[in-house]
Amino acid sequence: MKASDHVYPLHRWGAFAQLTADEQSFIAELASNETTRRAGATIRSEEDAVTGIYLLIEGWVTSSITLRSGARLIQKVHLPGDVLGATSMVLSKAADTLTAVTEVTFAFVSLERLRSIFSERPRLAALITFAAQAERLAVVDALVVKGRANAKEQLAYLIFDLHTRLTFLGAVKDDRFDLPLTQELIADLSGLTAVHVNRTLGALRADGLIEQKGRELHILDVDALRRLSPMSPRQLKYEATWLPSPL
Amino acid sequence: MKASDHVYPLHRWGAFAQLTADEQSFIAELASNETTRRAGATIRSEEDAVTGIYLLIEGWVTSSITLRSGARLIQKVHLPGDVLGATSMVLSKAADTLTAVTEVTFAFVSLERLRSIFSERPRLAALITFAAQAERLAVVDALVVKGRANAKEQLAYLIFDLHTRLTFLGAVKDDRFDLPLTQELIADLSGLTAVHVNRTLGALRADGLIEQKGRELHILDVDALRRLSPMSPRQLKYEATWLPSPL
DNA sequence: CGCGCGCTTGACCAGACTCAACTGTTGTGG
DNA sequence: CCACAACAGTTGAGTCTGGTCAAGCGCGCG
Repeated sequence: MKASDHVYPLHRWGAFAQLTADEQSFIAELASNETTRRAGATIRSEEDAVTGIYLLIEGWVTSSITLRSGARLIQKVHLPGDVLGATSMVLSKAADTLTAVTEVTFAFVSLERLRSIFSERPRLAALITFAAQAERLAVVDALVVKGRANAKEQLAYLIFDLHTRLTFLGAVKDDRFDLPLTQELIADLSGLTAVHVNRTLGALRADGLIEQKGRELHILDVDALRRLSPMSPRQLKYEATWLPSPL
Repeated sequence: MKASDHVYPLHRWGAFAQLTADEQSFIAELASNETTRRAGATIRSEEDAVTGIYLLIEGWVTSSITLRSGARLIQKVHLPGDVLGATSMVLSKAADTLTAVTEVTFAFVSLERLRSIFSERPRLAALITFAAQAERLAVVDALVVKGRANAKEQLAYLIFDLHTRLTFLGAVKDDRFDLPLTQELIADLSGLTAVHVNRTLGALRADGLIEQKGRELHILDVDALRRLSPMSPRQLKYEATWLPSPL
């Protein structure tokens, strides 16, 4: 498959406002500087110098953080359309390690380039801030779930979240989607152990909520999963009227 | 004490760049619209319509989220200088409940006012985005600690974090500071139960790491606490050279 | 003075972790 | 094309951290 077969999805930018044709082509141009990496590759490590951010065009990427003890937690799995590495823009050394789960295609945007957006395109700058807040909210929700829900509820939430996000990308058919995460990755993502993830997924299967065939995950009872999940994904506000007007 | 005795601390805005005198007075003007609430008061509830954000001038405020089950988690305790309720700007109904822990003074900033900042003051807009990323990073760190550290390590991290943030405000003397949080609030903040917080704080006391007299917390062995804490607070990058230049 | 809230403690329970062994699948080099 | 290594998933037994329930204590405040 040629790189040009991938298109950077704009749904994360367009969630809050209708993008003008000019804005769309501006962002498309930002994402034109494509790079491809194979599954398992490290895109950027913790402690690496921060020189810019990344736009994920195709594939799944984990953003993980390692504690002094060596324990690791995956802060989030990124899907196409996501902005990667943005939190580290306030640091001189990156906070998180970006690792390709599948083969991935992404574009690099330098900090200088970002600067020009703030000076020249206030509306896009506001959208970037919005996206940052939306991401922050997602982390807060994950924290609340981690702090106050049991393993089964946590995994229900995780599956429900992926289902929602993948639906935006058109990657869900009949409540089935490809799940390229191993149980070990799911463990690092949920803060559980791989063994317990295995048992808990088994319990969800036994309850008739999900079914797995190879890498495909099939949600058999979306409503029951939603009821089990301790919270629902947020409904982002569409078309914030107070945004700066397009140039 | 008159409201005018309080000054909105600028350290959160000035963390990334030297503020010009003009910018300082602009922000001071933003914070001029003061309101005071007594301890225990709710400043804004989850589900309330979002009309703006808040600048915390004096006192401690919790930002909590309630799950469908009724369980509650405090996402963060805000200290003077913090921007409150910013995540909710991407929603039509607030995500979190803001509750005064002590008597508090804060200023309200409408969304319209925020809009004008993006159009007219790109440098401040960039600083707002930076602050949002710094906050996001703090939540990510909390998530990693919650996911991969035990109760003692979590509380060590929490105490260490408060120590660091209060030091910026000049509220720490000889590693002693006023801690207006009850053990129940600490439980909601750490995702533990109040009983277990009680025992774990007791263990930290028994280990000679901390000492408590009434509401005053005294860190006896800062180094040992730092070693116990699974990660250190982030060193934010000072003076990002790529910021838009002042107007 | 007494009420209420926050702190403390004990006994017991359970959800999640650890360690370890085994199975099944994939992919790879001889 | 087979043998085998490497990895992902599964299962069992035992342990332990943290939760639950319940009772008592102490202090500040009205």
